[in-house]
Amino acid sequence: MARRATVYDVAERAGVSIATVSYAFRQPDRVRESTRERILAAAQDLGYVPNANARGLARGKTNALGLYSFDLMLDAPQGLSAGSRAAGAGDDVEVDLRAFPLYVDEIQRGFELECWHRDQTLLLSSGTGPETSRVTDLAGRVDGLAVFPGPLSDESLQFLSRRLPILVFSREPSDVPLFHLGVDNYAGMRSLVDHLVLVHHVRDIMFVGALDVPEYRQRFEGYVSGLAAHGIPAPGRPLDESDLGRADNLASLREAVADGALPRAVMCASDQLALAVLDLLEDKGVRVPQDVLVTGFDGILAGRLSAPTLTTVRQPMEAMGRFAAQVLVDNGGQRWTSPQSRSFPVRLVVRDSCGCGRAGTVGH
Amino acid sequence: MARRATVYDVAERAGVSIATVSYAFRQPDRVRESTRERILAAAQDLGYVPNANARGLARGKTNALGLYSFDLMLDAPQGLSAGSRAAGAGDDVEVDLRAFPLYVDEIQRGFELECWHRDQTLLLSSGTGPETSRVTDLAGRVDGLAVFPGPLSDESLQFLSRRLPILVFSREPSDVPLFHLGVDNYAGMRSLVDHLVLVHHVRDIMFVGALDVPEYRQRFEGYVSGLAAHGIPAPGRPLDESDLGRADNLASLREAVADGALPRAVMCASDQLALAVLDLLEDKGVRVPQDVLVTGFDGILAGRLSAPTLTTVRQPMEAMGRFAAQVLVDNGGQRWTSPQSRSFPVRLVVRDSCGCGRAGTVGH
DNA sequence: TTGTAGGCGTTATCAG
DNA sequence: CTGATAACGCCTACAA
Repeated sequence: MARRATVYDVAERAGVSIATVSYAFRQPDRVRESTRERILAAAQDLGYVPNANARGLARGKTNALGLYSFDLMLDAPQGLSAGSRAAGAGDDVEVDLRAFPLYVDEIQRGFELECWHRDQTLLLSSGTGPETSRVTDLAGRVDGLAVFPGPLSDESLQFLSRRLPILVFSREPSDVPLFHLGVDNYAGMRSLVDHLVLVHHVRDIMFVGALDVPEYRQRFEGYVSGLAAHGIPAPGRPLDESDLGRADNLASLREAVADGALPRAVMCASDQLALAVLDLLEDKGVRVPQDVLVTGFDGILAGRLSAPTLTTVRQPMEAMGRFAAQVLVDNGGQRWTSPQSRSFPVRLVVRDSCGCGRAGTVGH
Repeated sequence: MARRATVYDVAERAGVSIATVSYAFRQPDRVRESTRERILAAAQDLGYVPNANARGLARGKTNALGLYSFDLMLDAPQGLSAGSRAAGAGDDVEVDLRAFPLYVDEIQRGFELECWHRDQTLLLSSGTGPETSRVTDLAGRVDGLAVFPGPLSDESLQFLSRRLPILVFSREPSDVPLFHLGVDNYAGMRSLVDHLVLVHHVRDIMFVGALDVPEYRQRFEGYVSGLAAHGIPAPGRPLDESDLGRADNLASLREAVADGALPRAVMCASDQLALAVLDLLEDKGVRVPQDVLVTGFDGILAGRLSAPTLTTVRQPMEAMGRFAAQVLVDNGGQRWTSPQSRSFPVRLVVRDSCGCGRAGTVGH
């Protein structure tokens, strides 16, 4: 079977040089019309498709952006991967809310949209741990890279940032020349606390979430200072430091339930965590919001559909995804020389899990 | 700011030739340990990240697969794109079921999973119409390409198939050397018809869907032959030939409603169409399933959450996505010389919209 | 074990 | 308007 057609083949068939073939495609009006037509015809006959990688090599830019994320489901056993996310499980299985677009997905959607508008090819890749081979591969193919930090070490990102512009979602500013794109976790959490305290007159509030995730730590700090602002002594540590995907999932919380040591309200570091908490409480026969109030953070879709619906703080995820792609494109492959950052505002979304019944949105 | 580090830089710093640098990365044990360490150290110091595109050029394969799909929302106005898919709209807006993973998304998920397992980078791109520039660009970057045919012309696909292996989802076999991956639309539709006729004793059944979509046409044919098998005269044409995203959306159906000319049952060419039909009927005050039965096709998640839940035929979407990536990888960049095809089985999923109440799954 | 050199498919510079 | 020709960054026989 014939080799793939290249500029050489087209040039030969059209009786011109390879340079002219290239021009015919990239700068059409620099070529005489008759010549151009001859070339295009030859290309058509030969089934010529330009090799975009060679092009990238020659031009020094690929016109592509990468998005690297984490996906705990990747190496999960069949059933989990299929059932949890894509609803592949049997129809008799209860619908798992986590099958809906998650935080990452909503940002990704925005990223995709912007790539489309800016005519960038999108390369997707993901990993499950701190291993670095996949993200490095990605970095070697694109002009700019957006990353959900997760388990990736700072060193890894720093290393890659020497090669191309890198934007990280949701990470606290550092001295590494990355673009840090996040939200005001602190203010978001405080608005939630204010709501619980002022509207629901609750003062016995605990936090659930791991502190080794920078975002979560900021939220914890917002929680602490929020309580303080109301003269409430703040617990020095979360009630439970679980994070999704960990083995000891919500063990401490489970214990608190067993001991009848639940606070009046539980503020979770993320919506996904909050949904897990709702599941757990329901499972234990604890009623939300009657027995305990629960809040989340992020504003993912699933929180609108849970029972009860989830009071939370919403991040403008699609806008953030778009912004990320924009920044990367605008930077045209040039890495940053100093750390950049941008914070998006969040807004309080009051639903049922805090005891508000069918209330509307409260601006903030 | 310094240029990106290349093999040359690393070689110089380590005092070796570029070949040795390459070996150190690709065939480590072909290089003496001390040399290798020196090279790796130099690479580390310089922030060297291999250029995967150059690599692909040199090796003749990129280790990447492409997935091209359609996305009507891409060029939709802001609000639509955000609201309909990513739930970016205000919280007071009713949740749009179409915000959940669609047919395409569920297949994509499978494709992603398999890419991950086979260590392939995934390139994503999409378009809104028959324009060919984006898919061509994609084709110029990868070793294999999976495509949702949609508005792409046969000629376009045929052309691209001269360069690399191409797999199309859901398209009827042709004489073009593509891999056709689909499901047994015919049998699926017949099982639905059988259910309506034998279980619900309905004989006045109409079809809704465009016939210029090959998949839909096959489903229509299954519908016709299904009726015939029960001695029911089959209408020569659908009640409505709308397809999603068209201007005249469901105009004929709307008319039928106005004229009181609705049949006892409406079989839709796809779940998404069926959901639109449910919306329309509800809007007009027509009750489902009391006044009219409705069925879909595909088995997307949203059909489990609609009111009423949707009776349909489910395709093994994730499995199909995985299979697609497998086939493409296994073919190692070699295009097919003759048309290939593979059909996946479907299964009847009985829910409420056909009048079955809270029934379980009926195997088939 | 390591170096030399040619090639992968395009683009871009510089003549003509 | 068109043609040589040198990059682009890496891989890989083939030699040494």
